[in-house]
Amino acid sequence: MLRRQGYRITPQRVLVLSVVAENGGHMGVDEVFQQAKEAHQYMDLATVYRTLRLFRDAGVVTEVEIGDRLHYELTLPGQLHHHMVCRECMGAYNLSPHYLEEFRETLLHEFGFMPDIEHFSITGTCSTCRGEMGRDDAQS
Amino acid sequence: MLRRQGYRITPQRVLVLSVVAENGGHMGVDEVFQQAKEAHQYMDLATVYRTLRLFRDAGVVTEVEIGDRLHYELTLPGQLHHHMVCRECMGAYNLSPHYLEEFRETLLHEFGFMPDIEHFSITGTCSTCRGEMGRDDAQS
DNA sequence: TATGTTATCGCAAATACTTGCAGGAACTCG
DNA sequence: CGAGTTCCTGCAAGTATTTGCGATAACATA
Repeated sequence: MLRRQGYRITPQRVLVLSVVAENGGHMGVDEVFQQAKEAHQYMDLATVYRTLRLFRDAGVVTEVEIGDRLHYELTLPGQLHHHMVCRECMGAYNLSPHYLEEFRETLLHEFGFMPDIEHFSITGTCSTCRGEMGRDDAQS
Repeated sequence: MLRRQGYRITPQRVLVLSVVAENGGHMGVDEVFQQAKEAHQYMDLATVYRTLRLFRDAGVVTEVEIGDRLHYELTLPGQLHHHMVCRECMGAYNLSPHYLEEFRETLLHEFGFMPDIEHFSITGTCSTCRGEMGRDDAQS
């Protein structure tokens, strides 16, 4: 699949991909790096960054910004989703694309602006943290 | 106004605020730093970062992420707006809060998730760039 | 206005991520 | 299978932003 897009297959790429694939959820870059390093001692952090970005461009993984760190997860076709990231607990909740369709349509028709929904995520406060914290939001 | 929230008024803060206020639109941090430095030679970049973040927390300025850089603009009550940021030209277009109301309501009621709409911005491709570029999106 | 308290500042170091470069590896073609 | 081309990698340096720390300035109180 990568080869078809003109990319070369290297041990580092295979390794990074397998780490992300085996993990299941989304992983921080350093997390990927640590696990990859165990298998291939000369793994470089810059290579991990480059590889993950390449995978993202190739559609193999999805990039999620959690807090201000980049995380990656395997792209599973048929299970596309966006993320709601809680700024209190840094938890990431999946959000079905369905909820964005309408918004996307509006921006496209009203402004000709094509939102990059592939990488969409929205920050806020999750229900758990809203319950625990001094709820300073007081929904009208 | 800042004093009422328990913050101290320092020359640096006055300076940063006046730079942002006089400029009108949103400014990059370094841009603010350069202009502030002209008036107060010992201005430190870290102070500018800290001051702008403090202003953001105090509600005096609004933070906008353009590309991967932070920009700030004066918060004008009654002119609240979000941003659509074009990933091609890095242009930032204003978006009325009206367009987000429905989406916000949905997330709140369906998931109890309170989106942080104060700092909302969405990336994508603006109409100009979509026209110019090889439009690889082919809206269905 | 003098004095104490503590927020704030400037500096330098740290963090997360990116980039330039030169050697080496992957793929291509014969 | 061997040689050439070009992509990738590791290393080190660079960028944007944050943070620890000791010195100083802002504000409150007297």
